[in-house]
Amino acid sequence: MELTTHQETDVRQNIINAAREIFARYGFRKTTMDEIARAARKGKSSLYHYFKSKEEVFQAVVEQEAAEVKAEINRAVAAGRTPEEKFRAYVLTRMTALQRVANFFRAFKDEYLESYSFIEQLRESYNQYEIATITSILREGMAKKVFAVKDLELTAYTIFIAAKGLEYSWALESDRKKIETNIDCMLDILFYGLVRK
Amino acid sequence: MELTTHQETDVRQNIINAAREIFARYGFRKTTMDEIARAARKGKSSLYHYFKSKEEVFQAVVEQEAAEVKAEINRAVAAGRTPEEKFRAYVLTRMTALQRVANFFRAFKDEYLESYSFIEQLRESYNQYEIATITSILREGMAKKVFAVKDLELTAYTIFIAAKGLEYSWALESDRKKIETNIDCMLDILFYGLVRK
DNA sequence: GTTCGACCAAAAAACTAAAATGGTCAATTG
DNA sequence: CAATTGACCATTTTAGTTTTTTGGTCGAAC
Repeated sequence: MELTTHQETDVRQNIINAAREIFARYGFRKTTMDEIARAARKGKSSLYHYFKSKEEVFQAVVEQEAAEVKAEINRAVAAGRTPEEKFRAYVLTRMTALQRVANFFRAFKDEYLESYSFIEQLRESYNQYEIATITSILREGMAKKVFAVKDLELTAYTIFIAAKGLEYSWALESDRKKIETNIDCMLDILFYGLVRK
Repeated sequence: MELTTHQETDVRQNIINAAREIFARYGFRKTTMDEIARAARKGKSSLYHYFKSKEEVFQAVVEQEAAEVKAEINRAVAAGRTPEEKFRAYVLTRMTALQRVANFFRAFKDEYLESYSFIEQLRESYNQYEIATITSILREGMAKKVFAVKDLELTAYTIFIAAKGLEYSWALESDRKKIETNIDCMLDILFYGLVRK
């Protein structure tokens, strides 16, 4: 009854696994379909039975990776009891997970500028997930009368933008202790503001 | 008694003006000393009487531009009456000034990755100025019992990092009204926090 | 003190030929 | 029919070479 056999998903997954390693090491451009095929112990032509193109292989790799990061973040956020805890879990998990992934795919630093349109789309889709996550935390905080937010969408968007800025700056910093201190400082401002009560 | 004559500073300034236009249009790498010289109605060799190297010409251009931006920001901040007003003035002026400069030097988007070490130094020096400005506003807010901040340095640094993130995201957005709305939303969070009082 | 033409080593651009690569397809296998 | 692959091709990338341009120097001239 299923459209894809066990065999087929198996081989597909095998190709994705092989591709992930090679993409991670060499980036998108320098990775060849032949290399992936060899690593997956298949002929190059066989790859085209499972994927339309090189882009599609890459897309599958990234989507799988993104799904794992999302799951990790969702788990951490769900474990938080209060909205404040959820927020802290979100920021911290997001930061470390993204750093881990970025480190794994470090080859992509070199071709950061050669932004392919399909990568841009993947990024945009991930951004939407992030904003949705923040919005959801904020909404719960509102419902529990912990947060007071005027414009939910705008606030979520603003926090998202700021978080992206932090990501860039902390990508270099490897001292985990320092990062946590910074995050706590930021969360303190975020929760309670600068103005004296 | 002066080391440099009026004549000399005149020619120097003339070269800087010519160089600014060309650097702005073509970026650092694609600008040649010969072009600059022609624009300044001088022989190429003459430039080396006033500047040691191409880098030094560029440095002079950037330093002058940075001085103007700093002056503009300082003026706007000084005009603010309360610490809140000063902060708003700082963020808004900084954002628009930097956007204007970035737009003028749009050719540099292409060679953004080819980060020359001397550009990195200029950037670092400007960052120090920014952190100092934020720190000064925060300190005044503390003195006036308007702001309550635990760690001045860390808070200033965190705000600075977040501001950089915003800069990147808003560089594309040209709708001034939208930017102001965003800034006000961010300042609202910054001042009063998310947590209900 | 200024200006600049002649000059040079080094870097960049232009050009070319050879190799590699993404993708197709018909044939083969099980 | 699902899966696999070797032969093949148009296009791109790479490597190697030559030519041009460029940043910078120097000494002469004003």
